[in-house]
Amino acid sequence: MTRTAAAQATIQDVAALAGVSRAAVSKVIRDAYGVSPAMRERVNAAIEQLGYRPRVGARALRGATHTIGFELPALTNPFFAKILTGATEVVEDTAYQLIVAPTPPGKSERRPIDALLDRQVDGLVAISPEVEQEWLERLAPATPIVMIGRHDDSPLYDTVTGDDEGGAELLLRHLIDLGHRRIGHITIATARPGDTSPHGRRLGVYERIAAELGTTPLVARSGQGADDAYDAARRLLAADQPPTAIFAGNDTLALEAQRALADAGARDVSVAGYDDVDIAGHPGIDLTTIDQDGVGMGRTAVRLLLERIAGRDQPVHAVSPAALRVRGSTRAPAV
Amino acid sequence: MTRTAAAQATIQDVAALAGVSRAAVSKVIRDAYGVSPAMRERVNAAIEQLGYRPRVGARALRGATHTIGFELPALTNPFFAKILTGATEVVEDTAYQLIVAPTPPGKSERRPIDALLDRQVDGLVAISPEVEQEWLERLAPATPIVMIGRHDDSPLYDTVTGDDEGGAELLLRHLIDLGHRRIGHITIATARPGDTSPHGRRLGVYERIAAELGTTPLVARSGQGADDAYDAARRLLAADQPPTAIFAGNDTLALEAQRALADAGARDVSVAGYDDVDIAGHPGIDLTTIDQDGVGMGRTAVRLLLERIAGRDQPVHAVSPAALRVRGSTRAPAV
DNA sequence: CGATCTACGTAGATTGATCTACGAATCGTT
DNA sequence: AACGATTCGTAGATCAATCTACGTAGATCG
Repeated sequence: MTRTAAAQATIQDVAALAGVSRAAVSKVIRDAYGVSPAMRERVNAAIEQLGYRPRVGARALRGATHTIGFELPALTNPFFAKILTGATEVVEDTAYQLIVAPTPPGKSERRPIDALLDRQVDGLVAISPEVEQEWLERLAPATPIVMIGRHDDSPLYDTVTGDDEGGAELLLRHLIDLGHRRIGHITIATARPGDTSPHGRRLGVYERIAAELGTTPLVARSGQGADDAYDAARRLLAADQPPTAIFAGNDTLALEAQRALADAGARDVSVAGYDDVDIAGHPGIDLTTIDQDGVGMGRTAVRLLLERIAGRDQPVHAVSPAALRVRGSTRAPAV
Repeated sequence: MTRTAAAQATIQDVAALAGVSRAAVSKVIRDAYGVSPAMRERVNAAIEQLGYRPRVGARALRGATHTIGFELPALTNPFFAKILTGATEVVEDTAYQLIVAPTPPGKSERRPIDALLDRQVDGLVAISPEVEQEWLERLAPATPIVMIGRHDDSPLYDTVTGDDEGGAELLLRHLIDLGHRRIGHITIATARPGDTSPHGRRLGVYERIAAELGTTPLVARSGQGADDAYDAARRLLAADQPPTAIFAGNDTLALEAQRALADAGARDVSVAGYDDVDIAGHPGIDLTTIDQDGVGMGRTAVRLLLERIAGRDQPVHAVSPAALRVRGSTRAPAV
C-alpha cells in the first residue's frame, strides 16, 4: 500500500480552480437548473484541465449510480454472449453503464448478484439464476430486477423467457416427422420436469411427448463442464436401445453430443440443439436448433428494466417466440 | 422514482440493534483488532438478523473497494471468454470481486475503462485496448493496471502477451512445410505491421516471411462484424492468384473464412487460425491453430494485478508460450 | 497498593458527492 | 422608485462507511 497515488481531482479541486462553490460544480455536472453560461464555461474548463471525473461511489451515497448490473453464468456458452450483446446495445443509447458480474462454474449466482447490489446498481438483470423466488422478491422492492429465462410469474419483478414449451415441441415434432421414435435427451443436472427453468420446461415437454409416443424417456444429465456433456452423450449411445436422434437441451450440449457421435462413429444419429448460437450455422456444424432470439431477449430485458427504474409498477412477463432452424444435423433415421 | 425502497439496513442500524457503536460494527466486519468474542457474537447476530451488507460505495470513500475491473471487448469472441475464465478462477480464491465492463463493437475502450475507474476499482485488467500508452501511464499510478495482449514495455504497468511472433512463425512454417507458397492473411482493420497489438505482430511476421519467400503479401482486412470477416475471405479468394492457404489473424476470423470457402466451393484451400478456441477442436471444424493458453493468460493477469495491489513496484511483462495445434484444416496444396 | 500495560469500545472527523434552503443580484412592471 | 418575480450562486446538512485518537476497565507487576 505504498502507492504514490497521484490523487485524483475531486469536486472541491474543480470548484477551487473555477472559483465557485462545490454545489455549482455539481450543478454543471448534473446539468441542473440555475447555471449561467459563463459559469458553465469556467467550470467545464476546470473539469477539463484537471481531468476530473466524479466518483460513482460518492454519488451512490445520495442518489443513483446510473449503473445496470448483469449477472452472467457460464462464460463459455455463446448464447449468453448473445443476450449480453442485446443488452449492451440498448444500454449504449442511455446514460447508464452496464457492469457484468460473472458466476464461476458450479457456484451459486447469489454471490455475483449480491456483489452487484452491494455496488448499488440501479437495476439488475440475471440469467436464470438458481435461487428461490422468495429471495428475489425480497430484493425487488429495493432494486428493480429482470429475470431472463425463469418462468416465474412474480408480481414484483419482470421476466423475459423464450417460448421453451413451444420451441421444444417444434423441435421434437420435427424429429418425429422425420421418422424418429427413439429420441434421447440431454439436459443439465439440476433440471426438473416442468420447473421454472428453461431446461426444466424443455425436459417437461420431452417427457410429455415421450409419453404420447408411448416410448420410455431416455434422459442423460450433464454437469457444468464440456466433458460432462460429452460423457452424457456417450451414455445415451451406450443404452440398450440407443436413440436414433438426440435432442440436446442447448447448442453447447449439442456440440458435445456431435463430438461424442463422431468419436463413436455414430454418423447416422441426428442431433438437434437449442438457442441457435452463431456457430450452429457454420457449414462444419450445420446444427438443427431453435432460434429464440437471444439478442432480442437481452434488448427486451434492459428495456423492461429501464421502465421499472423509471417507475413502472405493474409486472411484465415477456416471451420471445421460438423458431425452428432446420439444418443438416437432423435427417431421417437409418433403417 | 416513486419507489417504496424497503430501506436497506445500514451500519447504524446494526450498531443500534447490537447495542454498540458504529465503529465497533465496522471493526467486526473488517476483522480488525480490538474486538471481544462476546461483541463479535452480538454484532454478527445483528448483521444476520437485519441482512445487513456494507455499501461498497461508502467504503470506497475511505479505503478500497475490493473490486477488480475487467474490460472486455467483442463478447462474441470465445477467446476472450477463455481469458475471463482464467481471471475468474484466480479471483475466486481471494476476497476480491470481479466486475466486467464490456466494450460495444466498434466503440472505444476508453468508456468502459473510465467507467471502471469511476467505480474505484482497486485494479484493472484490459484486453488489448486501442488507446495511447501515455493515457494508460497516466492512469497507472493511481490504479494498478495489467494489459493483456499489448506488447508495450511500460515501466508503469504490467503486460501479459502471447508469443505472437513465435506463434505466427510456427503457423506459417507449418503451411510452408506443407508446400504452400501463396498464403493469404486476414487481419483486423486497425492492425499495422509490427505495432504493439497482437494482430499487428502477427501481420508483421506474415509480411516478413512473405518477403523471405519472395512472394507478394496478400492481406485482407476485416471490420468488427462476422460478415466483414466473411467478405474479407471472399476477397482473398477472388484475387488474381488466389491463395492455397489462408492464415487468419484469429480463430473467429478463421471460422468465417471456412464459411466463405465452403460457400465458394474452395474445398482444397487450407485455413489456419490463432487462439485455439474450444470449437476449433470440434470434428466439424477441425481447425489448425495456435494455442497460446488464454486461460493461463487470464490467470497470470489477475495474479500480476494482485501483486501490484499488494505493493510491487517493478513492472513484469509476462509472455505466454505459443503451441501449434495441427488439425485437418491444413493440408498440402492441391497440385 | 499504586503505577503501568493491555484489551476493548467510543466519539467524532473524514471521504466526495448531492440537494435543500436561502441570500443576492438582476429584471420588468406599474 | 418600489415591488415582486426570476435567475444565479452558496452554505451546510446528509449519505454510509472507515479510521484515528482517546477513554475506561481490568490485569499485571514491583
